[in-house]
Amino acid sequence: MAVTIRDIAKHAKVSVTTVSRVLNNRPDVKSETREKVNNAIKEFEYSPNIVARGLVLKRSHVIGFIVPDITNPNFPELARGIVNKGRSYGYSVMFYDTNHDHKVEKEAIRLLRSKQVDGIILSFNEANKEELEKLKLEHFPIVQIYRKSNNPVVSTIALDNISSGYMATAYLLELGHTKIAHISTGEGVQSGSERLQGYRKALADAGLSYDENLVLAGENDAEAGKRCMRKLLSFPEKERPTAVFICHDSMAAGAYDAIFEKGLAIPDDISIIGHDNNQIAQLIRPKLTTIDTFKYELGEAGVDLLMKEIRNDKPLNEEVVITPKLIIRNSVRKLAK
Amino acid sequence: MAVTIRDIAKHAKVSVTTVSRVLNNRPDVKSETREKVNNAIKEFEYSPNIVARGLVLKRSHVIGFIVPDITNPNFPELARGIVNKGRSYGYSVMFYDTNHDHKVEKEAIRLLRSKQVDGIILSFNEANKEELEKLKLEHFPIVQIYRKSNNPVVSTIALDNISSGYMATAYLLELGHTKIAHISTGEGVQSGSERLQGYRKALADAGLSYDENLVLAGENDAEAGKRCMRKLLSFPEKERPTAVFICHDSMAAGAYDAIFEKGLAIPDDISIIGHDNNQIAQLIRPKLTTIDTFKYELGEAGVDLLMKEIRNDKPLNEEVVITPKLIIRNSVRKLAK
DNA sequence: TTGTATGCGTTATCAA
DNA sequence: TTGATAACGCATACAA
Repeated sequence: MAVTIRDIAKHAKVSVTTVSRVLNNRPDVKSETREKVNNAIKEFEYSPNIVARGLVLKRSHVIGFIVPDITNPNFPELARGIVNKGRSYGYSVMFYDTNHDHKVEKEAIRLLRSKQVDGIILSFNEANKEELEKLKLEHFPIVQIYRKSNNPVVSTIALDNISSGYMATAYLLELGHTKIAHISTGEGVQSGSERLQGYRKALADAGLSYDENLVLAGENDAEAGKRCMRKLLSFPEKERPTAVFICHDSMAAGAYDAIFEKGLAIPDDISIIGHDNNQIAQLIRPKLTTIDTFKYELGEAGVDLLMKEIRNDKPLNEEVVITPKLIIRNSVRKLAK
Repeated sequence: MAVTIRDIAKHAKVSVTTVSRVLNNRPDVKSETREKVNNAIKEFEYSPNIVARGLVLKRSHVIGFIVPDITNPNFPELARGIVNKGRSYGYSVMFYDTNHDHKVEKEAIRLLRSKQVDGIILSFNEANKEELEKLKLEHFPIVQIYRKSNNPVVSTIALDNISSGYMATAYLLELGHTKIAHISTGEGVQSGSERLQGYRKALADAGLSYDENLVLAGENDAEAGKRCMRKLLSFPEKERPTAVFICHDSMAAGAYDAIFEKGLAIPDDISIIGHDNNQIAQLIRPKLTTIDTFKYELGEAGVDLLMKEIRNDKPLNEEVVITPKLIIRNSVRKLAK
């Protein structure tokens, strides 16, 4: 049987109230009795039941974290950021992987709430908006990750995907490329749609017209990247792009494949820039020039924001936007004039 | 203010006991009153406070999960297996990433216990044995992952690393290779040491002698793989291995690099077999022949075992061993006689 | 079939 | 500076 505050009180010959006082470092306790109590605590290796404490304090010091798929290479670092930052606030994190299933998302929220988490950090692919609205109505602290929005339903930590799309494309333009294709995840995925916007904006700012034939879309995986790249390479050589901005590193890896099977070289024949700076970006050859998205920092910022939400009694609806960064490696070349 | 069992009782004009009864699907309640209660529950969208319930039941329905580094590509899938299987048991999982820090491991255990988790699944690099012994003395349910041992301190889910090392080496032997090198993580890392054992055993069974010059060790990362492979390639051509079994896919990716920079081809000049079947194994070119380690299933099995531990009042000290599987891709060639 | 009273381990209120 | 008591939200022994 676990030792409780009562056992400590008994053996220190004081009341439970007093034990509670020293547990919470209250000043109003004589140093002798404090010592007595601390000795008993040490002797019994007593550690307070935080669950019981939470029951009376109405604060569990647990946050929920929901992702659609932790094997997506962007999430593990995010998770680390959340866990470590959470720990610095004295918070633990309860974790759910929903496998992109809306029903499971809903269930995860219900479960986490009945487990009395103080707030939830979540990343839903397509905003499960009704759920969020409901949570918001109840003033339940929520932070959503990766959902930049002009009219956010809840507080949000987002990457500036328009900037990153712009940045990637501008870099290619800078090096003399003008026929720049884009492999996207399509308009249906918010991040993809935003990166596409950035791409278009960069082209426009350079005075180039937008050619929809140069924009292909597929799932976020290597296979789709390969398929799209094959299509681009099937164009007559004159119409073939000299550079491609690809929405995700994993798709870029697939694109590499299509390029190599055609007997072409990167970046000599075609330049590639990815997005996300995942581990593979450094493992494929040539190393992939890409955009870093500060996943760890995003997780940390998410916790910071959630803590603000928890401390506030009204929803803040803040939006923290993180600026991505270009990582230059070896997959892009300067185009001769 | 959250709605409680008392609110429901009041509005259904019954006692809290009755509400509790319908909440727990007890048979001894008239169907009319059951309906009354259920209506009130629906009306208020009431969901019981599982924390309070746990306080009286002495069961939180939460398990802890501690890993040294979730960005290690083996862990996300493991985590998924644990979360999903846990959910099927009605369990949530509280997650810690310790960044390989023993102090943090210790703190994580303390924190999880004071949060009243019913058991912990953990993966420590070097068994933090004192901690485990202590937990065991208290009969606290623990399952350790990846620590195969003849004399396990606690219940364990392990990969049969000796088999996998054997399997990888035997495959190379089968294809005619006799000068087979091994890039390892060294004796200090248990899994590495075991895979090395398997390697040696396979050589011995084939009547080949062990050449310690062909066994190099480094950290589990691409850089180390590259460094070790460079060393192997610096041997006079006659002494150069025709095949290398590499302890981790990530190291293999680095090894690829060293091979390409020498102007050699895989598998034409040198065959490579990896270990783990991580995502990169399919993204690098040629696709890496490797050993699958059933990470998701390992996670599931870990939960199954932990549930058994939780239901039992005495530690079971069981060991579940999962057999790895060879995944043939394109990085190994058959050697002409 | 239903309700009253008690307790789970803790903190807060109030009085001493 | 200390302690008795109630309360947090729930489940259960026991009584009715």
